[in-house]
Amino acid sequence: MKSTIKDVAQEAGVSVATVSLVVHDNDRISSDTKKKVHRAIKLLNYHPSRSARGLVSKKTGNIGFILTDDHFLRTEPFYTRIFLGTEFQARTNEYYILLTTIASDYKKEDPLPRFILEQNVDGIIIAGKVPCDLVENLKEYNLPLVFVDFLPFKGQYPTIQIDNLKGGYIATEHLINYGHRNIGFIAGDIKHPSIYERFQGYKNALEEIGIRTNDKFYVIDEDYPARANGYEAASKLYKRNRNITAIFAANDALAIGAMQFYKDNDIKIPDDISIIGFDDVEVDLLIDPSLSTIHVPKIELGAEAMQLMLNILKNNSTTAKKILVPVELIVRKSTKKI
Amino acid sequence: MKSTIKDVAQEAGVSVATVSLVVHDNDRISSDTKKKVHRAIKLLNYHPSRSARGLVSKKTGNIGFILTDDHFLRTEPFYTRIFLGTEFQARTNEYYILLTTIASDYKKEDPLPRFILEQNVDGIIIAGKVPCDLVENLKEYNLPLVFVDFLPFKGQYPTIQIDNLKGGYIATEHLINYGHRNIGFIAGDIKHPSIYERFQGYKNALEEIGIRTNDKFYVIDEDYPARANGYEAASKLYKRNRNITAIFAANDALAIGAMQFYKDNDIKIPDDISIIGFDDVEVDLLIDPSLSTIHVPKIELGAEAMQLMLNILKNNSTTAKKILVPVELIVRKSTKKI
DNA sequence: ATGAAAGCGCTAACAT
DNA sequence: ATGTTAGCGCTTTCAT
Repeated sequence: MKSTIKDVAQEAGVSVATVSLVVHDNDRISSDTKKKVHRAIKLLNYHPSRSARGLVSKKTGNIGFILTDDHFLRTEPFYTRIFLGTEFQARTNEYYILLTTIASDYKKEDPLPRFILEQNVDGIIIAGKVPCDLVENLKEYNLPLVFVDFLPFKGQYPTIQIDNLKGGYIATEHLINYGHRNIGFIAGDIKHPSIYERFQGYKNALEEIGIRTNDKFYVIDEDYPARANGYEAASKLYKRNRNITAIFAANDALAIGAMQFYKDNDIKIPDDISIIGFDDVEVDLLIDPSLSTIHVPKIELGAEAMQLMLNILKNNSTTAKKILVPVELIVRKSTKKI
Repeated sequence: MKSTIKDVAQEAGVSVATVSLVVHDNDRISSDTKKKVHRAIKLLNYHPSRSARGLVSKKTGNIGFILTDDHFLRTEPFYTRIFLGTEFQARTNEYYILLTTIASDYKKEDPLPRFILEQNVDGIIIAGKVPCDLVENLKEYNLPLVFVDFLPFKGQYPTIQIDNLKGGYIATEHLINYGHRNIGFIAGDIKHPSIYERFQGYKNALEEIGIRTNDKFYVIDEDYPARANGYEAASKLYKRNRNITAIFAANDALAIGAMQFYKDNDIKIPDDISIIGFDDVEVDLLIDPSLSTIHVPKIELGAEAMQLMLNILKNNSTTAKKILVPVELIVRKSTKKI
């Protein structure tokens, strides 16, 4: 059933070397033999074996995709969408993605993903925040690395970033334009560079109109950006400061959690408080009121990462490049003019 | 940097064959040499190359995962969750998943996924409804096939199925228990075996209490189970029959679309009409009112499929097996006693 | 323009 | 109990 390069060579009456050259469209081969060989290939339904090819060429045609456990499991399909974008872009370029997760508390002495050890990938895309130890361990294998929505050690690696600073800015600006002056901010994991940038964007927008914020306006000590933490953060903020008329949540999950807190406490959205999120996850449109947010093109983020990887693989260029993916304000019903 | 089996052999002072046997934990090797070899392996950080291994053993350590374009792209993360389950189960068993999509209108003459042609997978998991032509083409490669949430040509292939019949039954039973007698049904793609089974479950439950339904109670000619179609179906049903007090939607996306129609037409849920869905997707809890539904364990579905594949790969048994995954009634706020 | 042949890293049959 | 050796299917010099 399965035919090999030998079968093709025989069928076409040439050597295996010639077949190989034809398959790679080498131009030292006369168009006549090319035709012959192509006929044989078609006739025998020949396709080069990945393993054999990989063994000699050291190219596997696979790209590894790494994210942490908790990102993999979080309910909002954020990183999953990024993965899908990567996968899509890979497929149209004849690559496959090997997905794996690592522990969020990965340590220096932990083993690397198997696909690296077994030399089963040509490059690695890392999505979201990962422990530095992982990056350290990865270094020795000098495989091309591309980061998405995270950048360890500023500037050393090619990366696809969300324009978080601008996102934070326009979210806050939107609230300001709606007449709000006492604007709160809630976040999980403020040490995450992306979150920190959103925070900066928030501060910048406020400072521009001469408002200096302080601790009374933020809750940024939640450890993880999930709904329960949003609920908790809104609760803390409410106890801390009753003057707030609008909230910017560092992501939609937090925003949704916060909304739940307000509902439970009979605080009306958007009449009593406006709220805007970040990410634009699927559910925003379905909740009531629908959530104003900053749209992040997740599929594109993943696709861009893969494209960057392809470029690196092709040009063998390792010059770190940073691509900023633009965000967009989406106004829905959770924010209101006062 | 990268060490080969040769390096290990040299380091341990044995032959490569011995190293290979040790790696495969063959018991013809004395525990003494095993120790020596293991030391060398550790020292050199040796890991067998996938490509080399695959070339000779014909085992790639990869499983292909196929679904159609439209399933891949649909907004509700249903098949995505199944994929994640498969992926998880694969990983804990030292396999990787290669994901790919095929056109929903795949034809006999279309090429098969590249991972099959290039002999880069040991088996294939197929999720959701796929064209028969694909299955036909796949046959010739006699790779182990496992289906999830779909079974072509009844009984010929191992498959993981949702207990749709029971799901349809208990959904309808729930409405009956709540006092409803005029119960409508909406579906997309009634030719899909799973959907058809849900429909049967619905009919069974009604017949058991002596209610015979007819065309006036269903809209099953929508071509695809998406929200827009749910909206449309609800609209059609409303025009057709004003006596209906409860709706069973063949999946949540349709239910959500239907809810939107009722909202737009000022029909209150659950006061004027009760509605129950099927699947239990993420958003059900967040919409207002929260959607009663039949819970489908999606991650488990995928994990079970992979487990079945592993069993087949291990035992080389190809006896078709059908595993029914149980479903569960989830009562939320969209259904009400009358 | 094409072919011969070495070798990629591993497994497994066969020797010893 | 361990070693020798022949491939697996391909790419890639190096010859011709």
